[in-house]
Amino acid sequence: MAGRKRKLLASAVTSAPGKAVNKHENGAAIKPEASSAKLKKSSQCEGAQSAETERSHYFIKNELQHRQRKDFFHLSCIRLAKALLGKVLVRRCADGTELRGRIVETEAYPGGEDKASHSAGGKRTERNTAMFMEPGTIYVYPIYGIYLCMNVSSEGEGAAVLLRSLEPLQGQPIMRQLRAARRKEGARPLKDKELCNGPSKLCQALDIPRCFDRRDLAADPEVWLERDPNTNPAEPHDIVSAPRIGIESHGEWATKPWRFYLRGHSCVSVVNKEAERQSLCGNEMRNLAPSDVQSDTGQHNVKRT
DNA sequence: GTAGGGATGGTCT
DNA sequence: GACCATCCCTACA
Repeated sequence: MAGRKRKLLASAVTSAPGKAVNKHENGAAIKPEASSAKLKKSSQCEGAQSAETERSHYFIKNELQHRQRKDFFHLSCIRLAKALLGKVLVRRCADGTELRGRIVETEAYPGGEDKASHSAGGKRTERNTAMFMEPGTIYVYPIYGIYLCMNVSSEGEGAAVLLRSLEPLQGQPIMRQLRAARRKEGARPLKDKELCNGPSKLCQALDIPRCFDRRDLAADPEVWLERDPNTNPAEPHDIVSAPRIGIESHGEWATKPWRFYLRGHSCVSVVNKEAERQSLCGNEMRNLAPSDVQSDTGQHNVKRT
């Protein structure tokens, strides 16, 4: 910690007066030029909106019939993690602009014995209260000081699903602008697939602030989930289950295959080729004997006779 | 494209 | 004071 504080002091000293950072509304530091860009956001949103008017009308017209209601979230953690794949996360900005992204990667954190869960051992704190609330409750928490992650609570005490990656569907220019606010000036422009391919990236791109914590995803006017009318629900053989990311220090729990993603999708944050090979093998087996593989824990328990 | 290293500050013990 | 469900940049193949 002392070493880190020295770094902080050094960076503060080397920062030119004009380089003072501001605070983004989600608590993240942003550069002044990015801040001014943010101020221009509403007018740019209007431009983007007019360019997408036809599509937005389509979405608005279909919102009521496609929005996922409360009962959708009443699933076990692992089932919800899989069910969320292919669904569309919608963020309505203050000016009415809607940002949309299809969920392509999730992680299940069932709580209880799972030591990698914030709610491990039934531990309940001010931070993780949302994990113990009604299924469908949003859990937003800060990580590494400057980033946010978004989860959705499920059935089960202290259980939640982390949203890891989205495929941008609508509002990419605004997403790119929001993401650019945290990057170096002059950095190469982000490709569409790079806008939301990480848990904190998607929070930045969809402008998900910390204050969304404990909101109801089934009833909130600013953020909700939709069924994608243009695609069929993800088929089981399209889903890869792999160990979760960033929890290597949690022993056996780090090996649980509770990360789920759509096979071959370019927006997935980390591809696990070994898990893909194994799940492909498992699915081939399932075609022969469906009951032999893929338990509710997401593990592909191929019977070896 | 990918691996490695640095940066960041809230949360918990 | 240690840990952390991450990200970005740079260097290199």
